[in-house]
Amino acid sequence: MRYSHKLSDAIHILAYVSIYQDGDLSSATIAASVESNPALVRRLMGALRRAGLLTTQQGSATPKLTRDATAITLLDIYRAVEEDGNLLHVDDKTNPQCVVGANIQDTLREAYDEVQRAAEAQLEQQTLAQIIAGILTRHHAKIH
Amino acid sequence: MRYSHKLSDAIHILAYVSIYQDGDLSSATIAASVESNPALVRRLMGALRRAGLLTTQQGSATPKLTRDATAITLLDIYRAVEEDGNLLHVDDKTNPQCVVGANIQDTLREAYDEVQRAAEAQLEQQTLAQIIAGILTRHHAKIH
DNA sequence: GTTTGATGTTACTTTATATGTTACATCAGC
DNA sequence: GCTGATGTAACATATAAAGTAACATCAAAC
Repeated sequence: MRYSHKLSDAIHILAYVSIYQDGDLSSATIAASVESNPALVRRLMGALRRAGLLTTQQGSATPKLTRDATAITLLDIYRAVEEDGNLLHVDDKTNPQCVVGANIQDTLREAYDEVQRAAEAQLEQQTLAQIIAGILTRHHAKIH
Repeated sequence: MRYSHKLSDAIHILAYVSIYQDGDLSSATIAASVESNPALVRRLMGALRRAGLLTTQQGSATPKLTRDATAITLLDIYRAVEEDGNLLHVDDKTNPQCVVGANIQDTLREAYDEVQRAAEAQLEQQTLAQIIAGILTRHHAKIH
């Protein structure tokens, strides 16, 4: 399949909503920034809303963060938009008649869990606020 | 796309080669354990050979690990078989005219690098020998 | 209250990547 | 030489992501 950009695009949307909170926040305008399409933006905003990160109102282009960007971690966003949050995947079709095939799945699941935990710990340490700061810092460095 | 099982299958192959080092190591036999097909096994073995983890000989079903399983980490195997080793992917098509679109890519790359480093550190701490031990321990627990 | 333009959601299409399948050149061992 | 193995490539299929289009529903302005 194509590699997923859902996390990147969801962060983009939240950063945009935060930075331009008094500007035009229609899905079409945000889609222009993401270089994507309004339906994708609305789909992702729906997932962010269901995860409690964003409020929206049907008919009105007024999305808002539900809490300060310092209190939204990349892990929150990741879990909101990636339904299969697993970074690595066990092959679940191996031969149960074979010693290796019968026992490797559980063994690998344990091993992959360690990797997943380490990755999620890093995602949890980084906040939307830090991403926004990174964007604005880079922007200011360019214009000065 | 489908989720990749290449890492899982490559570990499976190496574990099989190690455990059954004096048995039948043809790609067809290994494929039966993976419940896959010989061509996939040979493709993965080719990648493992190019990464210096395995020796093979054309015409002869005699693959061997190049070093002890304690000296082969899951990171070695991961890098051998996953050409795009990135766990997270930046959307590289964002609007350069927009403050957010123009600066989010580099910002996210930095953020994702942290996650990647943490995940790779965990992959590096786990060895093929540990996976083999996990497989054999589970097997013995079943038959006793 | 009608018009306009927004979101919410779904169905369908397109694209990209992983895996399966087949074929065949090449080599080892008898 | 014969048999059966690997190495590799071409092609087909499966699956998930993202694009597209349509439309019901709602908000705001008039």
